[in-house]
Amino acid sequence: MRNAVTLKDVARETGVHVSTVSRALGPNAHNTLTEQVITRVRDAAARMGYVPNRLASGLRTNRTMTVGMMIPDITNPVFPPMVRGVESVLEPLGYASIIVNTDNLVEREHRLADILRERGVDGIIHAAVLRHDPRIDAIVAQGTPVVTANCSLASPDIPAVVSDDAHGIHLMLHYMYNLGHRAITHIAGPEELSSGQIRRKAFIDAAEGLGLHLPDGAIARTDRFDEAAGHRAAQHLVQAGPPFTAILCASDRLALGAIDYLRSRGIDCPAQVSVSGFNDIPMLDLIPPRLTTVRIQPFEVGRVSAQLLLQIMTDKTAACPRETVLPVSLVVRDSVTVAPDRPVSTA
Amino acid sequence: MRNAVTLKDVARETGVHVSTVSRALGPNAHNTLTEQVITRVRDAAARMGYVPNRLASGLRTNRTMTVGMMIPDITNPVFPPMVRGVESVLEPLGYASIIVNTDNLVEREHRLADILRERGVDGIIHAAVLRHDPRIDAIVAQGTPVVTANCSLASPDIPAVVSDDAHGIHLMLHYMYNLGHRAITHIAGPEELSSGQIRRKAFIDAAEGLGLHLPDGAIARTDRFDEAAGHRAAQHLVQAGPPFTAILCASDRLALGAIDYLRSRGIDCPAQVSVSGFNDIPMLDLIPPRLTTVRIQPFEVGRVSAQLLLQIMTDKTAACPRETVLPVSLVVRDSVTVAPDRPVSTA
DNA sequence: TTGAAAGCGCTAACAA
DNA sequence: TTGTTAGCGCTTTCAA
Repeated sequence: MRNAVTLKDVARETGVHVSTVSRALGPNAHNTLTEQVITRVRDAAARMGYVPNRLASGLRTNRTMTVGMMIPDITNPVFPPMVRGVESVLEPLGYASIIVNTDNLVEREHRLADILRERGVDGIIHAAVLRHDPRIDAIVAQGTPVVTANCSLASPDIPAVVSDDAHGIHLMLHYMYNLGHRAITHIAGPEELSSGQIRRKAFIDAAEGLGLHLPDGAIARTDRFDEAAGHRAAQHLVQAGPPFTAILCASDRLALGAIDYLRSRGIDCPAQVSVSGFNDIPMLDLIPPRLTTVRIQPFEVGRVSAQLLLQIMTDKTAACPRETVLPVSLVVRDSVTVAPDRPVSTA
Repeated sequence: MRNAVTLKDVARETGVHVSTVSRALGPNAHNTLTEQVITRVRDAAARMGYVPNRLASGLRTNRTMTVGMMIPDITNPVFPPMVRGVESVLEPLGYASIIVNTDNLVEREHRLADILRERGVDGIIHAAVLRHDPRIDAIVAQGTPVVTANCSLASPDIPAVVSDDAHGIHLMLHYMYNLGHRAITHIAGPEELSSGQIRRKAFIDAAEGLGLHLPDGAIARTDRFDEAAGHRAAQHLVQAGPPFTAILCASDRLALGAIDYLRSRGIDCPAQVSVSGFNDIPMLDLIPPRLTTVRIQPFEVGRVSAQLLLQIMTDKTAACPRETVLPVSLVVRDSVTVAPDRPVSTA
């Protein structure tokens, strides 16, 4: 922005007033200006390489044409497609996105929320919410539209776009059940993330619906959605849990970690224990045993979130669905198969 | 930014002038203000939830504390770590990053460059350059610092942070040679990307250095760095190329695609043909045959680029290395093995 | 040590 | 249909 061309420069060049230039360059120039002036100004602007200064216009109008996106970690393969989904609707309209990674750390989240506030973002797509988050409530109260993507807040009034986690778990558990599994365990994600909590509850509900008994220790909780946590949880299940023939995992990476642990113990998946994932991250079909999982649509989650946000940003009074649920589907591959005769147990 | 607290509000609350508040909140308040005033103002600001308006300060100072990052596609697993590397140095200093995906499309790149310019970013980290790009030269000429990451421009004067591609290719070719391979082919990346071009040239140089003859058709070019392109290129090599015992690929995804084609033709990797990758993207060690590849350090590339950019942004006169080359290393896994007796050939 | 005042580039009443 | 004017929130020179 050193020696940028400003409205004033274009005005001087064309011999009209700055405000006339401003109008001529605006979208509804034709309501108020001569065709002749419009073309003259626009030509000059183009020729001179004029680029509007959004800082200045934003300061004046309170619209920065910039949105914030808070995600846990762009390194997690679920999020890049979401980012592109958001971009697919916002970018053609001239919006830019500031992306921040919270690492699911509250302090970081607060700092980053301020970074976004300082820049006066027109709205925030929040894919990293902890279930309870007063800071976000404050931002909303302050007037900035927020949509949560891939997760939802405990507090209502904030639109959420989520995948049908409960249905995904339901599908998977029934699939396992129909293959003869009766002793099914669960590796759950972090409880402070809505996906972790919802998937765990859905597992319990679906098990109940099938009349399946869940003994103590059938559910192993984790503090992260990654391979290491899956590894530890599987170890815990094998060493301290009930006998089982299948593990339904709350995410693909948990499943990968679990399978890795089982292999290290000489337990074969799927011959001895079936293991399922959730999300269907890329390349999964290349890794043996090819993971049977639940496919979510991260790009769609991003796209729909952005559309919703756009709607609220454009017309704050617009009614907006509290929760938009996107469908999921069962992806049958190799890691879940018919139940073996004897479960794996501690003994 | 609806009802945000401003300097004026804090001034009214504390009974001092706005400029005093501005000074009290600034970094070198102690040079000029009473300790008493400083604490009184800072307390009030904190209590009232004051957040500085960067639009206003940026308009005034020409510093937005925001940088732009142009990458081809965040969905490509090489880039998320790079983004985090950049973030690791810039975010603690209060910078935000606007990330845009060019998809290697010139028109998109121009549009997105404007999106960044409009927002007055203090600098740009460009990881998506085509070799020749007048638009970028224009941005640099205009006074915005630019650093290219993971790629370099044909035009000089713009600092580049790159991996030691040539050495990586060299390492891999020698490794293959030492395993007895003499008929080695290459699947090259897009020529308009520096990594594609450099790796291809390095292959030719290294082959020459070993006294290896490269017959016509030993190098298959692609237009993208993805599996589909690798698949097609391998097909071309098998159907129209010279006999060979190994394929050195310019990227992991090209290699994955190539192996997939070979498998479809009943050609086993590595028993019949050795195949190598480049980059060492995540999860590669889980996919059989585990790819022997060259590891680059995307996080480091991002980190160093950001440090360089910071340096130029802070002091434009600072001398800055034209090219920073980061080391690579050979990752030996299973996809490259001793050369078989007879090469794969068209017949 | 603090206050006053100007101005960054833009938009939007209001006037003409 | 075009020009004038004020002001968004902040920094910074100048004056006191």
